[in-house]
Amino acid sequence: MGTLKAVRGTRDLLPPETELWNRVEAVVRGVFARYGFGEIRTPVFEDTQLFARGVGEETDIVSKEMYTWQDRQRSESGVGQSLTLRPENTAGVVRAYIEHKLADSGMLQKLYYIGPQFRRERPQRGRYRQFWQIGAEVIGPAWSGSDSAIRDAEVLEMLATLLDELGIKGWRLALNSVGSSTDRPRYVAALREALEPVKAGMCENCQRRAETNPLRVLDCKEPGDQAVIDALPKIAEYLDEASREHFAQVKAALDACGVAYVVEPRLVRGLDYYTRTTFEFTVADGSGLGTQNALLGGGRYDGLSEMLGGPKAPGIGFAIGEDRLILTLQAQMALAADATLGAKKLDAFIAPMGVAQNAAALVLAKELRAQGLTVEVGDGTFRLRKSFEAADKLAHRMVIVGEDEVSSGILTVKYFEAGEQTKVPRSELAQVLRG
RNA sequence: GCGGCUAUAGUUCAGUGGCAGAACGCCGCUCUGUGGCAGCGGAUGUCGUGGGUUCGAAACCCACUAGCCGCCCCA
Repeated sequence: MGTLKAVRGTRDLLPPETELWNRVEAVVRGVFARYGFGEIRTPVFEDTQLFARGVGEETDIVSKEMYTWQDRQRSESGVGQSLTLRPENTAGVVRAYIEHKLADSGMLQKLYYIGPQFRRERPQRGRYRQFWQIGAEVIGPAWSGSDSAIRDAEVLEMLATLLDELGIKGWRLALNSVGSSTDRPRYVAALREALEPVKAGMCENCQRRAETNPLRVLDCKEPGDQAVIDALPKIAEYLDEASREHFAQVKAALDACGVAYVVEPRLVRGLDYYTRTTFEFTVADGSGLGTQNALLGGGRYDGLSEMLGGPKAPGIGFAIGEDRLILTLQAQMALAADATLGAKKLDAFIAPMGVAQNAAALVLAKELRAQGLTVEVGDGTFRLRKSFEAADKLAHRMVIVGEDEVSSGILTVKYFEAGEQTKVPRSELAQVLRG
């Protein structure tokens, strides 16, 4: 073993890429604020039970992708608590909602988060073991209107606006309803029954899915299986009247807002807590994501709070894969030959001539920075030539601080773009550099 | 977790068994307080790691690690 490296599936984010991350997050926070969301920050690790109960024991996430360990034993209880790095953030948000009795306000809660999540999957482009999600949840007691279709439509309209403001091109919204918490098991049972006589003729994957997770069969892309899949029962036929009406209202509101969507009866989502509306935003091939083309996903979870021992509190939420969002932006920027990926140039580079001028140069830098200018300082041991070379890469202008300048208070400013040079009194320097 | 491809300089890559290479970038000099251009010069390095085959391995073999692609699943 030689030098230490970031562990598999994790990565460092360095400048100037982090600047893009910050820009994205600034846009996100702005949009969320306009829609009335406030930020929540929950712990990165939680009691393992939270995810087992919330996300679902049988899901891939819980059954094989969690980073779980036993905490150090406490003196009296004997066994340490089982803890898990959060694989997603909705369960944590709902846990906090219950714990802090937010339902008692009677108000709709609109909460958003930005933070790392952890899943032990095979890493791939756009899929990391520590990855970042930007998510939001709308949750509240039923009388707050949290189960209304207007909330679903509002969230989807916000996402469309957000992607547009971020400059994501070619996104596509896929929409479906998986029915209420009673519709869904009925449908799964019907699927299982319908698959029993025909599954032998399907691909290997589907034969396995027919046993483990019949809903997944609907996702199969194997051409030979499509005829069989088309003949399977449709989820829409298993929705009760209320769910059907709810879905119709969501679609009508989206139509009214001019948000384009495609109803995909086959869109099923992996987490157990989803009810009624489920959705996914994807980008076209060639947007830098390969087959990991889902930018964000989400849905309604009317029973989650109760599953976690809380009050009845319907909700809807989503999670954006921030890594994938950035990857897409980078690919689309490169495609558009957008040259703004590089670091921004500073307002000024200050070049002390000789070590004796170092302190004076640093004082000048301090003054300029205090006035909001971005400034870098050289070193007096540099020859002037070297200062110029460094300055030209970093900044738009260079300020020379030599003996003459310090004693006279008149500084020499070089403008790289114009190739011109002027003398500026120290009192006017900040103003000149700002221009 | 399964399958495939890949790993050489800071970067992008060439190098099919015989001295470790190119381009870009970097550093120095031409040029002592005036950059970009140009000329000349220099350093690029555990050839991913460990083992094996061979007189000799960056190259062939094995294992491991990591990345990418596909599957699974998902953000």
